[in-house]
Amino acid sequence: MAAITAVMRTASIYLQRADAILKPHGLTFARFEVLALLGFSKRGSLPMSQASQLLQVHATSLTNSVDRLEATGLVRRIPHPTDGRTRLLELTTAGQQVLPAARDDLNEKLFARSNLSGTDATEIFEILARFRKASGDFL
Amino acid sequence: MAAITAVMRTASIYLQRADAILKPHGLTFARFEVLALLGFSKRGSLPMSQASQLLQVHATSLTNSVDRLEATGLVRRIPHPTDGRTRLLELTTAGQQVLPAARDDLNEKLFARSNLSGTDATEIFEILARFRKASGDFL
DNA sequence: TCCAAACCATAGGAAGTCCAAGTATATTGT
DNA sequence: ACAATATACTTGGACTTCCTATGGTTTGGA
Repeated sequence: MAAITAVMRTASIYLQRADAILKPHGLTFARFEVLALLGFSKRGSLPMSQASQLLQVHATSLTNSVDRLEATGLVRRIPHPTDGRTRLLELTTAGQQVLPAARDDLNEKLFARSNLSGTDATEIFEILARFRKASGDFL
Repeated sequence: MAAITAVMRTASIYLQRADAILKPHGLTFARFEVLALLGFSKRGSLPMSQASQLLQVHATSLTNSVDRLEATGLVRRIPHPTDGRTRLLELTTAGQQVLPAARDDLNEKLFARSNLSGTDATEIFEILARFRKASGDFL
């Protein structure tokens, strides 16, 4: 019980910090995650459905984030060549510029100063990985 | 980095489960926390300001939760006897009935089946307690 | 004393999450 | 071939969180 509370508090602290760091880049953590995912994908484009699965977020939440990313010109929705239902997400050139800057900033200010020792971090990761696996949250 | 992501995912899984469990009781996790806090306080009433500090949540978020709790008749706002600025929160009799039922249900369905072994839970709690202390999140 | 600074709570607005429904497109079975 | 089913995404609504700003109350210093 105390452990669950601690996890929730910690998550909210990290989220607030991440949002504060990303604000000057015109991003929130949720939108950063979308950008980062697109940056990872080798083809450079992903269907909404796949992106929402990988981010472990509801399709509607992703629609929301993408609406805002599209409004600020960082990503683009393009039609799928063969399936009329799906849209592909793609970074714009603006998005390609913003992403590395935001990522570096986040790495430097959040991850490097996370107040977690290396062993603590691996410890936590392993325990929570077990938990998530047992909960069906595929990694 | 992976550790931070794991913490966030885990928190969101727990939050969803807690909300699902509390739904039949007409509660969300945020509102349950308010009720639980009032149940703990020995005098049975707390100023908004103090409650928001203890819950580590913004005053405006608490106002929101309390609005809904008051609308469903589980808590009451009463004036402070000597300080005209502050309002005291108090459980209604309905609130006093709902709280133990919700708490038992949550204990049984969430905490007991948390997919965390006892040692894992204490391990996590201790690591995160160190982190929160270092981050100024007083326990 | 009394005016300014501090404090308490609330209102309004932006963002995120989810769920339940709806629309459009594919796929499948008869 | 055509109706039934399934999939992909969006819309609308409920809820939480935060921030900024505002209206009342204390309280403390000139």
